[in-house]
Amino acid sequence: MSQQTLFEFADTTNNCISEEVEQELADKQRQKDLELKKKQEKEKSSVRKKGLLKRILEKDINTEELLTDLNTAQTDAVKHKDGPMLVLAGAGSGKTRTVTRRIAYLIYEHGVNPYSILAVTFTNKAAAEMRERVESILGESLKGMWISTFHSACLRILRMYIDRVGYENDFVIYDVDDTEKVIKQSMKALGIDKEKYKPRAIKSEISMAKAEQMDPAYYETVCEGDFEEKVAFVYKDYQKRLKANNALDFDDLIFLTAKLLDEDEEVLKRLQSKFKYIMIDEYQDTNFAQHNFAMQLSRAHKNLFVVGDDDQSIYEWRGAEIENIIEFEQNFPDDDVKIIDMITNYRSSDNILEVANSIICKNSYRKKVEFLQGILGPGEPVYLVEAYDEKKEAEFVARTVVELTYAEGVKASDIVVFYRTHSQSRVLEETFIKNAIPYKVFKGTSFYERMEIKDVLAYLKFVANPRDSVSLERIINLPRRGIGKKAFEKICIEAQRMNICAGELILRINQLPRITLPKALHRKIIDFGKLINEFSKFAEENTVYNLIMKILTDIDYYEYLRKTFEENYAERQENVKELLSTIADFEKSDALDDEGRTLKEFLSYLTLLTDMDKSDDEYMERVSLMTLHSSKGLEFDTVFLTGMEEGLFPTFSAFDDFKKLEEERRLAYVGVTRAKRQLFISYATQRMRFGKTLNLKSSRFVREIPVELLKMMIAR
DNA sequence: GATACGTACCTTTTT
DNA sequence: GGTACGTATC
Repeated sequence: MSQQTLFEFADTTNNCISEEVEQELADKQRQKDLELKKKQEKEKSSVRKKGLLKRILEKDINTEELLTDLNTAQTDAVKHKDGPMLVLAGAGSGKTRTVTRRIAYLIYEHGVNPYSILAVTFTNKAAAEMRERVESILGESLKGMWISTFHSACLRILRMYIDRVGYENDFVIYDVDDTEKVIKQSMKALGIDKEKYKPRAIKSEISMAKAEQMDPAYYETVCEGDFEEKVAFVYKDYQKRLKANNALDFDDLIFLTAKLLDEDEEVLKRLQSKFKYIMIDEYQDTNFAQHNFAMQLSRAHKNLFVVGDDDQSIYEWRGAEIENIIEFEQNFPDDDVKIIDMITNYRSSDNILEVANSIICKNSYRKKVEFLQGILGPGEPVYLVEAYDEKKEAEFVARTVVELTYAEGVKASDIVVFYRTHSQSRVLEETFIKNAIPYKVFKGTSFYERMEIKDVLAYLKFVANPRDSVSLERIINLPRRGIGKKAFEKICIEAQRMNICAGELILRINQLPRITLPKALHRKIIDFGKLINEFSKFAEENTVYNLIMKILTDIDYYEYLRKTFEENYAERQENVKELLSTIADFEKSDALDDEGRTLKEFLSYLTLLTDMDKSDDEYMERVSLMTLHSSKGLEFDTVFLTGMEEGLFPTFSAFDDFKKLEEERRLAYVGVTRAKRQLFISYATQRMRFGKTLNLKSSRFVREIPVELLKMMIAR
């Protein structure tokens, strides 16, 4: 679209287009700024590095400072240098502080090169926090040090070496949505009835197999029963399809890295000699492949420092193995494994801790014998609230929130409401709206799963990787260009006949001989191919940001949104704009090294990002609503633990399974230990579930708490 | 290819 | 009670 037509649009239609123009004009300036900033940063970091080295050599830094305000257990952990160590860090025991100080201590006191340190966490948020805190202690930007999530660490390793396990280095990552589509394709091709076998169940079984590092061939030999047999077929075909699309799923990132370390001695040696000090956070949540990753990398030097809390293991249902932490020392039969118990809790009042301890002591499979010890004194009583039904419960929460925020001056953002399942948020939300209480629901990965975001990303993905047939299918008729489902099928069949992938057929249709497709379709494909080829060419010389701007304009995406979603198109447009600002941030951030800021890297980065990683300011002055699973690692002044009913929490499905029941109990423990000052535990005697009203009694977890620790209330 | 209705389902989800 | 998906119909 030419400049002129753009301006014409701007004059005659709504202001979104003129904003677009403004953005485009501002963009040139932005790019200049970006280049300037890059230059400055490069200069700065070289100066900084000199400073750091010099200071270390001259012992200009007082390492004793790194030990101030630490208790004995924390000091021991911080000072530890070589050999395996397990730090059992109870809830609120100052784990992050200990880990970050230890990294600083390694560098300053022991002269370890930051380049040799690998620190792994599970969430982007935890990784960012750790990096930030280490950098603030050291006053340096530590670009050479790997502080990242399991997935991004593995991503970086695979980008370098994946060709050694038979893949190509420029792979893309498929998210949950994409992989489910591939599973469905696979089932269809194999003639497996998706009514009888749920694609999601198969996906999760494959996920479990990968967590246990079983490849399709091995899985085939150990699968048992009808369902697993079907999974074995799908697994094999699914991997083939991913490979044909030049794509990996989330689990592959870990699975293939572990496999690489197992099978390629040369790569293993190289990585072992790079990562001389390895730290893993939340070790109770590692699965076999992750555990193996850690063990392999540290096998030569044994400098493996793991932190975790078996009492907070809540992801066994996803393949995490609590044994990894409980039986940690058995991995090192010939070594002295040091174990540190951090049981002093700096977060919660004694009343809250007593409740927490009384819950967790009912579990039998535990590493620790001791319980959390507080330092803050008894504090407020813990309330147990009985409500007639879920509505009354929600009203109680709302009323109390209003009281706390108005009368007691508690900030809304310091209040959280926990529940076992997302479905419970509905009543709470309705009640909060009625009472004009600002709130924010935390839900898995909602933002990047929004349709409009996935549309835009699908264009990018296909441009980056023409073999990505999942993305192709999404965009080929978006906006409508007369290539529907049937037409796409024809294309796929034709491509298969010619032994190429659909993307290649589309992009190279002019050079392909003997193609037999209907004339009209042929024409349309040529047009579409031209469009994509133009994008690819553009991508080579422009930033991702500009590429998206071009795509949005060329396909007239905002117009498409307006036509398709009359009521809420503005919101969807907002989402796209938010994506654009994320990209702008990405381009100037140091999330990746300089060379890695390509389209593919950007896509990987986005795929590995979740809603939870978005900036905090969105949650300012709002009450948080989230599942107990999402709560791990967080803390709040006031906690409402709702829906504590037998059958809901613990869920019915855990009743007959000892291990599951203990995991549920740990979940309750995690919830309680999030509270700093005030804790309200509540249950309803009656609750609507699946359209039926159930009569429920309070959760066994509640009844296990000695009555004298609770102040009973009835919510009317 | 869009719409309208019927029916099956219904944990938790760091990436 | 709500939804998400599949099929019947135009």
